[in-house]
Amino acid sequence: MAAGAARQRILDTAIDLFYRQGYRATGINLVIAESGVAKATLYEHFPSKDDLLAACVREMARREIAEMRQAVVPKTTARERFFAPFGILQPWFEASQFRGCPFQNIVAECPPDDPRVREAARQHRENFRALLREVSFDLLQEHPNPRGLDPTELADLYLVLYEGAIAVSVAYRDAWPVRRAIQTLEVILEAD
Amino acid sequence: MAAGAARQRILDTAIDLFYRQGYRATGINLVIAESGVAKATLYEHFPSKDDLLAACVREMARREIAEMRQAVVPKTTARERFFAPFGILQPWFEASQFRGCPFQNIVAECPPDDPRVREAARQHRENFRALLREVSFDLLQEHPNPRGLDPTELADLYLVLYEGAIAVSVAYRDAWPVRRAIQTLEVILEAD
DNA sequence: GTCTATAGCAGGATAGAC
DNA sequence: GTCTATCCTGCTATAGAC
Repeated sequence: MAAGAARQRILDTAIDLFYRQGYRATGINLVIAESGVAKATLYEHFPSKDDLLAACVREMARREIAEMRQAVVPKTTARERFFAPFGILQPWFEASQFRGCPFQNIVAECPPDDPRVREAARQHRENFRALLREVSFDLLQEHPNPRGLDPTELADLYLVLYEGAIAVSVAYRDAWPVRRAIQTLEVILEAD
Repeated sequence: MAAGAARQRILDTAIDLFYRQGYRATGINLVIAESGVAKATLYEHFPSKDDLLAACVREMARREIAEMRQAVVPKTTARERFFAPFGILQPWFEASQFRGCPFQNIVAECPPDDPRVREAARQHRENFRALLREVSFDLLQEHPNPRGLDPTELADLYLVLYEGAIAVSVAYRDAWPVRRAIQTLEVILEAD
């Protein structure tokens, strides 16, 4: 096996299992079995299960912000870029069977809280918020809105609607909250 | 101890511990120690830890919808009733140290999912949605809004904003998302 | 690096004395 | 009903042979 490949396989497997089954419900032995590495190899890369979790959360954050930017950048108009983040929700819901936001789930399960997990989750949400500020700024510059909503306010409202859409979609196992969130943003933005 | 008192003590303790520490992270022995009952007594009332969890979720749903109605009913104007549900968030955040929605947290932790837990959570959310429809209906009757938003749409949007406000407040350990959600509803409702 | 064995511990659940 | 002792299982983590 190539150098570093074992580490990647472990991370991929753990991210998948921790998300689908939960962190505490997933035994380290299952991670070992599914990733096909030896127990000693895993403990060489990650001295403890908590260390593995921390590495997983960081890797998840790295991937998700990359995916988000990839969805936004190619779009041509400011309006398309603005609504692009919603585009990744539908396919993700279907693929994940509505398991919800991985970061929220992980944080919910770690109350004495390894600070590394909380910090990675916080960092990721800040990155997302920054991206929302960018698309909000661009959109408001092109189409100034009569209510005088500034980009920061719009981005924060966006974030609330986005996270709410995820949470309620999980509860109902249906994507109608996403459509409702998008519709709300449209109403807020429409000139009056 | 009075009949049924032991059961209540166990439920109170378990609800508290499961919420603060998580379900899997909380040992049954801790529930026993904290509630001050004997192990046999607990297993008499709740044959397994999963049974105890199911009972907890049902009890939590019962209490929360009661609290919600209690916040809504005394208000005099339709507008006050409409915004009343947000009133319980701030004190709750402070008391719970932003641990988030109990139902979401529990569901996130139970992936093979005891159907009882999912069902109780679903039921509770339906009850909340029904309450939101009531206050939305009343408000729109008093102040018809020019966009022709119907009560069901308004209630669904409300739900998305409400859950989003909780989720983001947890992430930031601050209640600004609640204010943002309220402000959004005000904008949506304002005549134009 | 892999495989196997095992230490060490905690949790869920049961049984028996009172 | 309470209290204590205990079984069993599964987990994290380590050690040793190869």
